[in-house]
Amino acid sequence: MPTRDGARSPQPPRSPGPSFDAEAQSPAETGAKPPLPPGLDLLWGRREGGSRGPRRGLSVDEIVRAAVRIADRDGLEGVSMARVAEELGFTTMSLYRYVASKDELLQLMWNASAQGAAELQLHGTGWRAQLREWAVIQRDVLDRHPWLTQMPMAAPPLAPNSLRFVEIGLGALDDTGLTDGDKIRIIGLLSSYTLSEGRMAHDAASAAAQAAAAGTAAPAPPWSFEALLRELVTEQEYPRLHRLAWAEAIGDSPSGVEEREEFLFGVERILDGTQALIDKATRKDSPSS
Amino acid sequence: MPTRDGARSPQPPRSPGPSFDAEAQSPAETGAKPPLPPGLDLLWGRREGGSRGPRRGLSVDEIVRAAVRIADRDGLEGVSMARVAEELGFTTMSLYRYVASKDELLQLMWNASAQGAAELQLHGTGWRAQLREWAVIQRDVLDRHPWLTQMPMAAPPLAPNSLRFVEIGLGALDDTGLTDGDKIRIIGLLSSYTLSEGRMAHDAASAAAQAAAAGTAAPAPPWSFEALLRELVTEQEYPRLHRLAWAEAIGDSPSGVEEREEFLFGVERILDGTQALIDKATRKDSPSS
DNA sequence: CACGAACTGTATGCAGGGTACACAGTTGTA
DNA sequence: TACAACTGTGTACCCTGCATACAGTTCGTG
Repeated sequence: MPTRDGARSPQPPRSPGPSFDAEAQSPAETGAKPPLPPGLDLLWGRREGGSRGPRRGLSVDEIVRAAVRIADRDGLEGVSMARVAEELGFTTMSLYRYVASKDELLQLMWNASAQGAAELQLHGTGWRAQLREWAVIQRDVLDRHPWLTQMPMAAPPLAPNSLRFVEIGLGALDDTGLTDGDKIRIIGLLSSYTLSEGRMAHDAASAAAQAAAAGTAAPAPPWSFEALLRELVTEQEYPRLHRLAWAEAIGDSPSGVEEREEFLFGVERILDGTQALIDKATRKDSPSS
Repeated sequence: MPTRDGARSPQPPRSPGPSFDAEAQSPAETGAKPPLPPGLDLLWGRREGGSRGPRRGLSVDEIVRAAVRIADRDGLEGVSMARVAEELGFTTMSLYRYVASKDELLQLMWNASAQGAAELQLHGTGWRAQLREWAVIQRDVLDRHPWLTQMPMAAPPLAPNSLRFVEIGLGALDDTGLTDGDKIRIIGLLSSYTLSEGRMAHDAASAAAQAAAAGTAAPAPPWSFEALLRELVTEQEYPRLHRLAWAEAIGDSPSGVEEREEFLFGVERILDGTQALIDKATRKDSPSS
C-alpha cells in the first residue's frame, strides 16, 4: 500500500537508524554537498554509513532487486516489507536498516526499473522517428513492469535514471528549433500520455484476468467489454456510444495487439501536434514566404 | 488501499448478504435484464432488496457521499470502511449491507464524482473550442476531487455518468468528418492525457504539502523542484536538463497557475494533432485540388 | 393473529499491513 | 581492553478489509 498520507503521522521524532542523519547533521554548506530531502539522498548515492559495526548482510541493491522481482511476479500489491524480507531470508525489520520506509523502497524500485535508460541510444533518423521510438521504449518498460503504473509517483521523477531518460528525449528534439521550454513540454506531454495509456492497459488486463479467474467458478457469462457496452448503452441516452458499440468490432480491449495500435495512434496525433508547433515556430523565425 | 489483487482471494463462497443474489439467481434469459457482473449492477441501479426486514437506516447514496467527503478532505488514503462508518455513526460492518466490498464503493465514488456530466452542455462553437472545454471540465473535476487520480480505474469506466461524459465528448466531434473509431480514439487520447496530467499535478502538490509540513520541524531547507534540479543535474551528464534548470524560470511546479498553462499547452498540441487528422480525412474524402 | 422467513445492524475475530522500540551480538577505533 | 557504533531480531501497536455468528425487527403468509 503506497502510504504517503502526510496527515496521520506528522513527522515521527526523526529516523530510526542513526546512519540516515550521517550527512544531514552538517548544518549548511560545509563545502561539500548540501543535504538532500530524505529519499533522494539514497537515490543519488549520497548516504554513507560509518564502518564500525558488524558486516552488513544485505544491500540496498539486493533489496530493491528482490522487491522488483516480487512486483513483476505478483504485482505491486504483493510487495510488502515482510514479503521482501522473506525473499531474502531476513526479518522484516532488518530492511529498515537500509531503507527508511516503504515509500522510499518504492522510489528506488521506480528508479531501478528505468535502468538501461542510461545507455539508451535512439536509432531513428529525424525527430519524429526518434520521439516515437522514445515513447515506445517507455511503453515497453511499462508493459514489462506493469506495477510502475500503480505507483504514487510524487512529482516529476527526480531519480537519476528517469532524468537520464528525459535527457534523451530532449535530445531527439535538438534540431527542431523549438525553445527549451517547448521541448520539455512536448516531452512531458508524450510521457504523460504514455504513462496513462500504459496504466489503463494494465488495469484492463488485470481486470480481465480477474474476471476470467472468477468465471471458472461463477455462473455468470464471461462479459466482454463490448458485450457490456451493448447491454448498458441505450440508443436514446447514448446515441453515439450506441452506434460504436454495435458497429462490427471496436476491438476487444483485452487483446493486447489492439491496444498497442490505439496507443500508437495517440502517439502519432501528438507527433502531428508537435509538427504543427515546429511549423509555427519556424514560420515565425523566418518570416519569408 | 485499492485492493483488486485477484490472487489472494480466489473467489469467496459467494456474497455475504443474500440480497446481492436477488436477480443473479435466475439462470439465463428470464425475459428481463440479464445479470451484470458484480459491482456494475449497483452502479446501474439494478439491485433490489426484498422488503421484509427492518427499515434501513442508511442508503448507498449516503455512504458514497460520506466517502467522497472524506476523500475530498483527507485524500483517498483516509477512506477506510471504518472511517466512513464512523462518519455516519454506524459500525464498520453495517456498510457491507449496502456495498459488497470497498472496491465497489470506490467505483461508486468514481461515478458520483462524475455527476453533473449528465446535464453538461458545451458552450463553445466549433469542435476545437468544445473539445478544449470538455478537457478543461474534466480537469476541473480532477482538481476538485484529487483522489480520483489515485483510483484503480479498472478498464474504461463503465459507470453511467462517465459514459455520459464520453458521449458528450463524442458529440463535440460530430461535424468533423472523422470516423467513429477515430472520434473515440481522440476522446481517449485527450482523456488519457488529462487524467495523467491531473494525477501528476496532484501528486506534486501533495508532495509539496508534505515537504512543507515536514519543513516546519526539520532542519532541511525547503527544496523547490527547481533548486533540486540545479543541485542534482550536472552539466556533462544532463546537458539539456542543466540548461533548462539554470534558465531563468521553468516555473515552480507547485504553484498551480503554471501547471495549468502547461496542461493547456498539451491540450492545444493534441487539438493540433486532431486538426491534422481531420485535414487528412477531408483531403481523402474529396480529392479535388 | 401468530409464526417464520427475510432482513437489519452489531460484535468479535482473523490475517495481514507498516513501523516504533528495546535488545543482544558484532565490529572498528581509542 | 573498553566503548561507541552499528547490525539483525523479536515484540508490540495500531490500522486494514472482511468472514462469520448473532440478536432484533419487520413483513408475507397461514
